[in-house]
Amino acid sequence: MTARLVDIAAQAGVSEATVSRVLNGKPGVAAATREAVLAALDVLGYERPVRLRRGTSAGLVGLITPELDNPIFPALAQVIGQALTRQGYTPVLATQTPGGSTEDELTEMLVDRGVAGIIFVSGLHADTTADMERYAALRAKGVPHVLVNGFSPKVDAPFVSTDDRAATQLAVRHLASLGHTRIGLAVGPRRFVPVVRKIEGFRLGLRERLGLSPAEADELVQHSLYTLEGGQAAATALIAKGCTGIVCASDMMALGAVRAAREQGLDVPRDISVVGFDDSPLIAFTDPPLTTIRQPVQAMGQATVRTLLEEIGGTPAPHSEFVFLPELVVRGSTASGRRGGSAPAVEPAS
Amino acid sequence: MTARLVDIAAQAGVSEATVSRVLNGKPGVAAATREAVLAALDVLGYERPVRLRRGTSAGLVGLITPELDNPIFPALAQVIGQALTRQGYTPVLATQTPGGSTEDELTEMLVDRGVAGIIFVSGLHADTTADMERYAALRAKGVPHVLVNGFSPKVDAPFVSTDDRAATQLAVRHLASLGHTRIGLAVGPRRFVPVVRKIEGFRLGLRERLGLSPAEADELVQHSLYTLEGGQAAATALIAKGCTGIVCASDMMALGAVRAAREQGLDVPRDISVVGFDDSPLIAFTDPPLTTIRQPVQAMGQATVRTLLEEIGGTPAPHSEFVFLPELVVRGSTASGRRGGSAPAVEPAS
DNA sequence: AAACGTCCCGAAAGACCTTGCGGGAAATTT
DNA sequence: AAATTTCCCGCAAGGTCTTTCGGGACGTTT
Repeated sequence: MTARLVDIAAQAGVSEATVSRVLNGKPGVAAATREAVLAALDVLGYERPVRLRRGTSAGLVGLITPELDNPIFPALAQVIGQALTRQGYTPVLATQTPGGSTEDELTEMLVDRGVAGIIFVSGLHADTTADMERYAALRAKGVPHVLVNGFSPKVDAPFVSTDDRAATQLAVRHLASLGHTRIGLAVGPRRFVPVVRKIEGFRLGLRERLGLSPAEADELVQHSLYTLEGGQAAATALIAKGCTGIVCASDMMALGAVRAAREQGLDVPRDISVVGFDDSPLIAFTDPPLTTIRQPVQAMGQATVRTLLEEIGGTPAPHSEFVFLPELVVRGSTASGRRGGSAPAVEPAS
Repeated sequence: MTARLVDIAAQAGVSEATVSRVLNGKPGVAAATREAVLAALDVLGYERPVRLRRGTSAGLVGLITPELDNPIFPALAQVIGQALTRQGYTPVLATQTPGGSTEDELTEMLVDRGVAGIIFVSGLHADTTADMERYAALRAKGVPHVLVNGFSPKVDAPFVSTDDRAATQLAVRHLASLGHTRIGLAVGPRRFVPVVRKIEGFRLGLRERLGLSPAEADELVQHSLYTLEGGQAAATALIAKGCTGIVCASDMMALGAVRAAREQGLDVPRDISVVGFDDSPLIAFTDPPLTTIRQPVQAMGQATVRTLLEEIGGTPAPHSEFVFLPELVVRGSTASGRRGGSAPAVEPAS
């Protein structure tokens, strides 16, 4: 038994017409009367129609991320959420879960719920083996979207990314300047765009500083998972190959690398230098404080929102990739490498 | 120019009445006809009412958290999200933003979007000064909800909380066993339920181990913000009062406390022992590795989801508070306190 | 094969909301 | 203080959606 306009009118002591005007935000109602009607509304528990709310919230924007375990994702979500809120939009975060919601399901759900736009962070657009038709379909449905940290020429949408090539190049240069001559790269599966880009930057750096060929560089690339354990495994392999400097594709992996080194009785940074990627929150407080490549999260988040809003507003910027330059943050996990280039004499712990 | 029922009826080749029935999920429409109407709906861009969303997922569940900066919230969100996914529900995370979305706005948005239930984490139910009517209203609307880490006897809903009393008591016992005789507590604003509970546990611990009166204990409580900077400020004050052991209400605050100690040239744990709260991810990797009180996030998340599902399913458990016992995780930020109880002789760094 | 029942859908009436118009009160001007 | 203007609000005539009712199509039973 839902309340009707008549009931509200009676409660507020006005006519039906006035109530209707208030509910639709029409002019011609005195502020006091409007207040009275709104009060009566709440008294009777009347559900305000969406139109009335349009003033307060311009709409919903979906944000799809792969997980929340890596602190970079909550950090980005926070920045993007704040930027959206400032523009009057309400952010809704949907996280993929292994064995559960896929990106497509979440997208469909958000579209069904009438979102004004969607932001994909490290989604299937970053997977070179994925079908990019889904984004074309989304576009056909008229749902604006922006893709973060990934790229595919097949997709007609704006991209926002960190310059992964520059990132690894920066890391390699840093380690080389410290005297490291054997530098390894620990990254995720090869099918991801940021991974191949990081490898490119890695090759560039090794060629530039150590004169290694791409093939020689590839010997020093270890693929693994983006997790702590993944970093640990990759680092163990790289250390076995004699690396004294390890560049990791995420801070989580870097922590895993530190653990791997310690497990073998090696000290970071004395014996092994580790460079992370992301500069996640809290990462400055680790032991040792992690040297890492900072993604400009703030700038990227704001650019993403601005771009999406332009898409929504119908004044789309050119659909290119906005590339953000990362920054090397030197802290305590990197130090002078042993000269001479020989692998440290270690007997594995276990 | 919004599409009318007539238009849709024309597009679908049926009568207005049938369209109305479809839109309201009324019976008496053949499946094929229903499909046709829905198709016509999409063609004309008519926004479907939430009620008849495509039913691949059992439904949406909203999750409202205050922020994402403190890693405990993403961690909880991850656990709850996974548990929901396993049950066929889709989690949607909505985060409050300062100056933006309030809890009420987010709640309303989620209800409008037709969520099957809502989980509030550290929301207004934890604020003793907040009006609890909102939860009664939600209940009246038939939206099941579960409230995490907070409590109010005025609210008729299930609660899931960490035992804050036990937590601080545990921390105080630990520090006292290490020989600390001057122990401080750094917590958030007094109006929050977990804060008053932590203070109660703190008093209990100080009375039990050091024979202090509640009034004496209150002297050693410092209110601040839940952030790193808040912890730093509170710890600075507590150190000035001669405390050698500091119990913090979050890991972020504990990191702030460590920073405060170092700023004054003190070493953690040699001069000052710090105990955190949450056992957030990554916190084991800090320098020093933080001794902390672990919230049983996994168990709480699962219990929360189970309880919510029972509410949704119509077989509500008794609306009491499910209290989870926290666990002391001893790592490297606590050590023997100096005997004698005198404040350390320090000259402040700056 | 006829009779019956069930299911679906449209016509039309009714319920509900919106809006153009005019009256009247308060504020402002003369 | 009267005249004028402005602003609000209710009346009532629309417009839009919902629901009741009856008829027709199809399948089932006898």
